[in-house]
Amino acid sequence: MVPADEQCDPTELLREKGLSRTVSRIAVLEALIRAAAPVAVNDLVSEGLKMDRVTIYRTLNTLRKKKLVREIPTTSGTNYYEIACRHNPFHPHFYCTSCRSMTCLPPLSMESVNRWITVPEAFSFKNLVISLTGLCERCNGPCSSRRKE
Amino acid sequence: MVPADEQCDPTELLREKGLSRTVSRIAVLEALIRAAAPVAVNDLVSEGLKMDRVTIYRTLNTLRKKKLVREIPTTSGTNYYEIACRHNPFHPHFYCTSCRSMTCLPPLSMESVNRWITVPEAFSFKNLVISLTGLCERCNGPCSSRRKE
DNA sequence: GAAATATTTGCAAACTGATTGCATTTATGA
DNA sequence: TCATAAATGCAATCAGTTTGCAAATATTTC
Repeated sequence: MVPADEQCDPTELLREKGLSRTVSRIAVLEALIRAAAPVAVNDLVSEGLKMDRVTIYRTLNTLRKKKLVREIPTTSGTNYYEIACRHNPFHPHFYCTSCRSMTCLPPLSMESVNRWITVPEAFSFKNLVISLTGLCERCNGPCSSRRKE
Repeated sequence: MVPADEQCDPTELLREKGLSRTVSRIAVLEALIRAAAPVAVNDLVSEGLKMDRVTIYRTLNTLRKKKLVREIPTTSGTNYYEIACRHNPFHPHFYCTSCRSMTCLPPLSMESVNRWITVPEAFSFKNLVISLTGLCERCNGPCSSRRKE
């Protein structure tokens, strides 16, 4: 997701947000920076993060509250997470309902978004999610045995 | 959601899609047409739908596959459903993370959406979801004891 | 109209993702 | 160094959703 030559530094990100630099937080941030697209907690575990799942959930929640990660819901019930540093601007995602992978789509400027979407005055806006679903390149191909509708 | 004077007719909708007109399907469609915003399965149950939860899930799934209902995910893990007849065009939603209610935002023309969001050629696009989260009017008010961050 | 077949439903159980309680460890501060 | 707070792991729990299967209902065929 974030090009190697302009990565956000986990230590620096945590410092900016006033969070202590624990092993777990740094590990999670590094994994997200490394990832090419949003990942689920299961992905982080199978990718080799040695900490407990619960710690991953708790870590992601604190990072989310501090706006260091974005949380993307899916109809499958699994949430996906991606790094939200300034080198990874807001963008829509494509969720493949067959292989359950997420793909990042080209970024969208917030000005253009605001031009189309209006939040009522009295509401307090926190986050925006734009998700497309369907079949990804692989699963849509002729040689694929699709798993889900 | 759908103004009373231009409602879609459940029986007609089912016929158009080649689905048999079972009691459950009609009841679910009627409930969704009646609803002012997307509802969760729990809402349908407590609203008085007498059928089993499982039947509601199964019914919603067949309706979704036939594009008669839209499924909207939330980070809480609960999916919400709304009627997708032509009198209820596509629109973003606001999800209140405190009271967990959904509000419909003004509709968005698909042309304007397509102008901003591009799906890669090889992908097969099925659905679009645009969700905003935060606190709704009530929960954002000064007299509210907020429940969630 | 009756028998054969397919579809739909309800109930119980299972499954999955996520959260909570609590004791233990680790960090932070006086 | 002691006291306090924060973070972690483990077990248990919870919530939403799905699955298996038998009973009920609808549909088709003769």
